Amino acid sequence: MTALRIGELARRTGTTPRTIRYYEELGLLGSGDERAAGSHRTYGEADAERLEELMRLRDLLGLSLDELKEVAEAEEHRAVLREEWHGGADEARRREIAAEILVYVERQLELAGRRRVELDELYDALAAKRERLGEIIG
Amino acid sequence: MTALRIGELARRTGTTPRTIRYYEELGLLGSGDERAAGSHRTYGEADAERLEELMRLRDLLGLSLDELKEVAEAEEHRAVLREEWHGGADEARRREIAAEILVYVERQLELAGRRRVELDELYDALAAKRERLGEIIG
DNA sequence: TTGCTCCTCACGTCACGTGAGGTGGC
DNA sequence: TTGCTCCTCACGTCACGTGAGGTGGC
Repeated sequence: MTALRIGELARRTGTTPRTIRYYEELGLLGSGDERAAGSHRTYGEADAERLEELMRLRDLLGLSLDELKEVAEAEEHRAVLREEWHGGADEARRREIAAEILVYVERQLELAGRRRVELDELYDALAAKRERLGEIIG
Repeated sequence: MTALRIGELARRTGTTPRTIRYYEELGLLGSGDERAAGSHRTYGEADAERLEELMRLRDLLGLSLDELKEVAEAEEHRAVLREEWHGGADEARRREIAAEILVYVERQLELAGRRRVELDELYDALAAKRERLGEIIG
């Protein structure tokens, strides 16, 4: 079992322990395992992936932590779905929850699409600028 | 002449008067024209473009306002260059300043390149997710 | 036992948001 | 003259940074 401590998790995901504790405080991460007051936090691979996903949405799409909270809650909703799934949820219920998550995915896709266009334009503008500066320098 | 007031500039660039005043306070924008204490700020097309550029670098590349300050100072350096240029700067001087700006442009290009890759990956992952959800819904 | 990393307050900082109270131009 | 937008403090907020002082596991 790969039990990570907070410093190791921070190093792997390129953030800080402070940020991880703050995200826990906001209910975005961990805290699932009850923990004796004052004892060390531990994390698994799933936590690392979740944290990276949160940071991607934060940095690349510019989502606030409040918006990430909504997304996280939808994801938890999906985790509940998985339980129901294996427990034998009916078709109607599956579609219901899938439709709910689809709303967030489409919202994020639109944001990502717009950002991608803007970033491509910026990249091209910078490349052209480099070209011109290169010609001056010779 | 198109003299914009702060509210109009904010509306056009998709930000707020508060942000524009803050950027001026940090020396990122305007304040070039001296202004009687308490009188209205005015802006031109050039200011609008500069503000949009600053916001692009902030949002798309994730630069801090301190980093934007450095970039802005390099740009001002280039503005000085333009004066010298028309005033007949010599080749060596032109190359010198161009080389200085090139450093920032290359740094930004590398950042933009990395971000573009990450954003493409995120976009593809979201698109695949939408696909799967669509199949469940039918 | 000695470091190292961890813990919990709690104040500081960056990038603004948001009134409070007042003045200026179509 | 009446609105509307502007002005300057100045305190509030979001997302953490940064010590202060203390405890816990290889």
